[in-house]
Amino acid sequence: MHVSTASRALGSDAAGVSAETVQRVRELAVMLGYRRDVGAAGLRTGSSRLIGVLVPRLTDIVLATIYESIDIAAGTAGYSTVVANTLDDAGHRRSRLDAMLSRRIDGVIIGDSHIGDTAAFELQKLGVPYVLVMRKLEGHLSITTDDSLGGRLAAEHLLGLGHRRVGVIAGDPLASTGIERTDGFRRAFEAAGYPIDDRYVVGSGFDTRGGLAAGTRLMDLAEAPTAIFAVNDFIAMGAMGAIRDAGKKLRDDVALVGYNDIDIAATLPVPLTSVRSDLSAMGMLSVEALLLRMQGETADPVLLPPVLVPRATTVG
Amino acid sequence: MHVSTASRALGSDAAGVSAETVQRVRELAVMLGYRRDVGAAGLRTGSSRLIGVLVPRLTDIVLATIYESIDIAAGTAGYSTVVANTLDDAGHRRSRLDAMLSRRIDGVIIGDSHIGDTAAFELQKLGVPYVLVMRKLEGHLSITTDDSLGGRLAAEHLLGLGHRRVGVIAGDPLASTGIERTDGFRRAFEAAGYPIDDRYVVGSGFDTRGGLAAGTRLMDLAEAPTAIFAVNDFIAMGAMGAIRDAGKKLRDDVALVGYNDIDIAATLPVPLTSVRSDLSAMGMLSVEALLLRMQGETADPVLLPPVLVPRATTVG
DNA sequence: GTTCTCTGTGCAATCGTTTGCAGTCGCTCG
DNA sequence: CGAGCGACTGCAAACGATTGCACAGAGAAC
Repeated sequence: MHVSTASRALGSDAAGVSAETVQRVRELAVMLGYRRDVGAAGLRTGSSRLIGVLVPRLTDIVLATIYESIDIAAGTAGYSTVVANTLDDAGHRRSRLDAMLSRRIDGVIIGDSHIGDTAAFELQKLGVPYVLVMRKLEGHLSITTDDSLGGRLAAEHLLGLGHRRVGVIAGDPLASTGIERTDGFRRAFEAAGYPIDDRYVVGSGFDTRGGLAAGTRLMDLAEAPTAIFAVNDFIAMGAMGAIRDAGKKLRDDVALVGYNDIDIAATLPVPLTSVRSDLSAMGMLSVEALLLRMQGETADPVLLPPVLVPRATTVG
Repeated sequence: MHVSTASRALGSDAAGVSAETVQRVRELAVMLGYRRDVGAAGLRTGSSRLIGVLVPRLTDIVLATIYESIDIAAGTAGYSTVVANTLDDAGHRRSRLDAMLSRRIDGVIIGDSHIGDTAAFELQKLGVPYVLVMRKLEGHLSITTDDSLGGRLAAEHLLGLGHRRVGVIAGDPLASTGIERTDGFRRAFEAAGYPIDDRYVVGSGFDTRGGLAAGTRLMDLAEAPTAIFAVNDFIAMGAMGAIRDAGKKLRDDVALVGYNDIDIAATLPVPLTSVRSDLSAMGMLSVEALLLRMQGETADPVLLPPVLVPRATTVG
C-alpha cells in the first residue's frame, strides 16, 4: 500500500482506486485518527483553502454578523476563514494583510476599506482575488447595501414627521458607509427645501463612545436639532446617552434614527427606529463573488436595498 | 548563494552567516517582495504558529472582546489566531475543531466549554495544549472571572436596596458562567433569609431574544419580582423589553442588574447596573497560560475579581 | 610548512501531500 | 494464443522552507 494510493482513496472522488481499497483505507484512517495535513497539501497544490477577512473590529456587531455569514458560506464551499481586526489603522492593515499573504491565502474579503487605503490595490497588483464588502472603494468590486438610498429613507421618514432642523452623526469621514448615508440624507433634505447646515453634521467613531461625544456636540448647539440621524445603531445608542444627559426626552424632544437595525434596537427601553440592511446576505454574496473571482470568472457588484423600520424613537 | 544561506539570513538571529550576506539577502527579499511561506516552514518545523479559538458566537460582544484581546496577545508572541463560532452546538464544535487540527494548530483556547462537551478531553488525549477561558470545566485549566462572587455582589446590592422577591434569568444551564453566577446570587439571598423559589429562576439563551422571552415569563408570574438579575447584559437588555411590555417601569417597579458591563450598558437610555469583569485581561491571561503550556510548563488557573457598577436600573 | 581552529557556505534530507507517468496483472477479443 | 486494453497501483518529483553535517578557505600557532 503506497501513500499515493491512500491519498487517492481519501480524495472526494476516489478516482482510479478499487472500491475495496477505498474502503480499507478509509476505515484505517478513522481507526488511526488520521487527519490530512491541509498545510502540506496546500504546499503541493498551491491552494491554502483559506480566505482572509479584514474587518475594522469584531466587537462591532455589524461586522461580526457579516463575518459570521462569511464564515458559514466559506465553510460550505470547503474553505476556512481567518479574520483580522485592523482597527481602521493603516499599520495594522499592512501587517495583518502581510501575515495572510504569508499563509498563501486564496482570496481576501475586505470589510474595512477606507479612502486612501492601499490594501485593495496591492491585492490587485499581486493578482490575489478579493472583494469589498460593506464599504465601497472606487474601482473595486464591492458588495454593499445602497447606503445613499438608506440615508434618503431616513430623511423622508423624518421629513414626513415634520422635522426641519435635524443633525447627522456621520461616522468616519473616510468610510463610504458614513459618507453615502450622510449624503443621501442631506440630499433628501435639500431637495425638500431644508438644506442642512454643516454645523449640524458631525463626524464620529463608529461606536457608542463616539456617538455620545458627537451627540453631545449636537445637543450643545445654540438651537439643538429636533431629530438626529446616526449612521449606525451604536452611534445612535451613544446619542441616546447624550440626549438624556442634555435633559431632553427621546422622540418628544429629539427623534432618533439609527442604521443597520441590529437585534438590540428592537428591545431597547425605547426601541430604536433604524434602517435595516441584510447583513447576512451581504456576507454570503461576498463569498459567492469571491469564489467566482477565484475561478477566474467575473462577478458583478451588488447593492442591496435597505428598509426603514419605524419604532418608538420617532413615532408614537 | 544557496537557499539554506538565505533561510539562515532571514532568520531572526541570522546565526552563522556573515553580516554582509545577511544584508544582501534582506535587501533582495524586500526588492523581490519575497514572503516566507509559513505553511511550508511549518511542515518542516512541526509548528504552524497558529492558535485556535473556540467561541459560542462572535456576535456576542463579550466573546468578541475576549477574542480581540487574545488575537492581540497572540500576535505579539508571533502567533496568528483562527476563530470558530460553535454556536454551543456539539456538531459544530466537532467539525470546527477537526478543521483546526487538520491545520496542525499549535494550541487551542476554548471559550465555549459546556458541561458534557468533549473538546477539552479530546485535546488532552491528543496532547494538544489548550486552555479554557470565560467558562470552566471540572478538571481543566481555566481563566475566568469569579462568577460566584459576581452573583453574590449583585445579590448584596439588591438586598441592600430592600428587594426580597427577586427573579434570575440564568442563561444556558450547561455553561459554568450562568450556573455559578446564579448560584452565587441564590446563596446570598438564602443566607440573608430570603431563599429564591425555583419558579423565579428561568433559563435562557445568552442573547437579547432569550432575555426577552425569559423576562416575559418572570413578569407573567402571579407575583412579579421587584428585581431581576440577568447573568449577562444582553439578557438584561432583553429583559428591559419584557419589563416595558408588561407596563412596568424600570427601577421603580422592577430593578435590573446585568453582568459584564459592556460599553453599551452605560449609555443606554436607562443606564444598566452591571457586574464588571475584565474581559481583555481574561483574554491576555489565557494566551499567557497557553504559551506556557505549549512550552511544556505548567500554568495556574485564574479567577479575576468582578466589581459591581451601580447605575440607574437599580439606584436613583 | 604542517596542523588546527574557526567562520561561512553548500549539500541533502526532511516534513506530508499530490499527481503525471509507467508498470503490472488479468481479461477480452480476434 | 498473442495482442491489446482497462483497471489498479507504485514510483518519484515537486511544493518551500529548515537544519545537521561536511567542506572550503583563511589565518594562527607551533
